[in-house]
Amino acid sequence: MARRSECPIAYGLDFFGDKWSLLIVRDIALHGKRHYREFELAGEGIATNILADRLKGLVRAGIVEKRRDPAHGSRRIYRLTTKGLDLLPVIVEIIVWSAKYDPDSPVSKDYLRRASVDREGLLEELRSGHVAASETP
Amino acid sequence: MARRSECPIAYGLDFFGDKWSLLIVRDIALHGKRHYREFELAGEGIATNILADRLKGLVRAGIVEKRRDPAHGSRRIYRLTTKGLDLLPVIVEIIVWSAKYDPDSPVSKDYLRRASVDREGLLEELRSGHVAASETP
DNA sequence: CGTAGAACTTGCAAATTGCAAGTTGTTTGC
DNA sequence: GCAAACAACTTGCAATTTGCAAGTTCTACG
Repeated sequence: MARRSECPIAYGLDFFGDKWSLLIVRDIALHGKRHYREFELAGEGIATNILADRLKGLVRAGIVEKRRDPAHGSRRIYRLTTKGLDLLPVIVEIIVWSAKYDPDSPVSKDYLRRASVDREGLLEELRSGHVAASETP
Repeated sequence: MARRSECPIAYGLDFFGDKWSLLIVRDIALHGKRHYREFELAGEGIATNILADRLKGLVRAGIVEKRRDPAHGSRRIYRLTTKGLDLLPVIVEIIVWSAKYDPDSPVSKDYLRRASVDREGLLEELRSGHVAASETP
């Protein structure tokens, strides 16, 4: 897929500008999910072929890493790379925006306060424990 | 369109989770564009029916406001509402991410430094002069 | 060896996208 | 004041993408 322009926003959207990719990143980063099955069962009900396609795209983009589960050979483990973890600021800002405008938002006031007052601390906490195996020193 | 889940990220993506909507917001917020024609001619070459559809969606979502141009009655002016301007943090984070990972990124080091060191100042500057007419006091 | 679970793949209908051409409303030029 | 020119869309249709349901493959596990 050739890129559409030089624009950095278009560059990003070419990777995750759809309704599903960032939800997969969310599942890994925020909900600790790692297996195909867990993504399938996530609240939004993604179709299995779309899930496979998006995972393939995220892996190709270097945002997600796929490995064999050492314990169960038939399972695969999906993890965020550093490039994927670096999407956390984007995700947090989407959360902040939605919390402000969604009348039924489930996001707590405390979370929002922290996102504005202790942004770096929040991000650091979200990042912790999420380095992909291939990138560990 | 019924929402997919309670998740704030899914909520946001339901409005701008596609390849074009945020580029329109970018054109207005970062490039000072206001007319249909200007969006059409933007670097990425959006199809005119898709542009009309996305504009309609953004207006319906309350992110963009559409008015008649007082000077030229055949023209319309599109502007960001506060809700749309509040997407700037999301956009800036996408820029920061892309700048880090796009080998051909056109984003300057200075811009990146400012985004991390003087985030609020940068956002305030981007916001200035962009309040939609219907929202001016 | 046979059954089960996990991770996909495939087939096909439905929806969305993209291209090209046409339509409507307004303004400008003579 | 009438015709040509803009600007902002709309429409028709082919191509791509999505979504659903039903398979297939590949390791376990008993």
